[in-house]
Amino acid sequence: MEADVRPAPLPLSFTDGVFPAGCPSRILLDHVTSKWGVLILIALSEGAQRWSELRRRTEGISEKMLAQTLKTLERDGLVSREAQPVIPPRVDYSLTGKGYELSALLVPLVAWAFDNAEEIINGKA
Amino acid sequence: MEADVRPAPLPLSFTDGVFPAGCPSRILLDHVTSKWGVLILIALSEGAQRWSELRRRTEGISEKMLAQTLKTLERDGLVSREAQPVIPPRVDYSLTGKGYELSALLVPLVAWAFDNAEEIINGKA
DNA sequence: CAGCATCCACGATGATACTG
DNA sequence: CAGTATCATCGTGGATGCTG
Repeated sequence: MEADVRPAPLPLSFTDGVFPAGCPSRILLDHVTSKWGVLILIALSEGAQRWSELRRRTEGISEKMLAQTLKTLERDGLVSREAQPVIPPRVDYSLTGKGYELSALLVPLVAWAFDNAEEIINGKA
Repeated sequence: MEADVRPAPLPLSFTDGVFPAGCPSRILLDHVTSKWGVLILIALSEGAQRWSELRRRTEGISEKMLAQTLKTLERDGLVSREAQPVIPPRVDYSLTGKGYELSALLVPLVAWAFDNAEEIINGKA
């Protein structure tokens, strides 16, 4: 009874191996699709946010993981960090141009997951 | 010198926490964005394939991970498994309707990663 | 060919405490 | 507030060997 529609193959030209193991794409993909990476990128797609704001919104993340994930994304040039030399400290994070491009692709995916999760993970009602 | 363009916020309505921890979306997202999940889904987006074919194309995957990932995706109703009672055994995997929907969103993301990986991960030439 | 069962290692992640 | 340092652990994932 499973739906099994399989329209025309998608246009893809890089899928032959699916990628070479250890190629840059794999690394980038791992950063981006990491457990917390997706969530942070999505959160930031709504605009710049402070550390504490991100921590609160990304429910369940530890400080360590937040710091680590942000650093990775920053090194990848997807997120930009802006620290203000005030006391108490204030640091804002935002998407770079690249990060924004990426989030534009990530958002529909996450939205789909959000819409279908209930049915898929729980009852198939 | 980093590009720092930040156009209008993307339309998103579910991002307030970013999701509740432990909600179905998180689980589904973890399955889909898992290290091998993405790659398998992408590989299958080009059409049904046999176990051995998937194993070969998804370079670097172990049998254990292939089996495990396929099972998860099958339980989630994204991949369908068709075993033929012949000797030697032949099993084909393909995307379900849901799986195809998903892969349609995944492909642009992966393509983007593929196109930008070199620059992002390696030299920023 | 297409798996499953086991054992094992290490890295990812969490909890806690401390600091500029 | 925005982190960093340290430690304990938990699970992911690899290697191997066996089977229908």
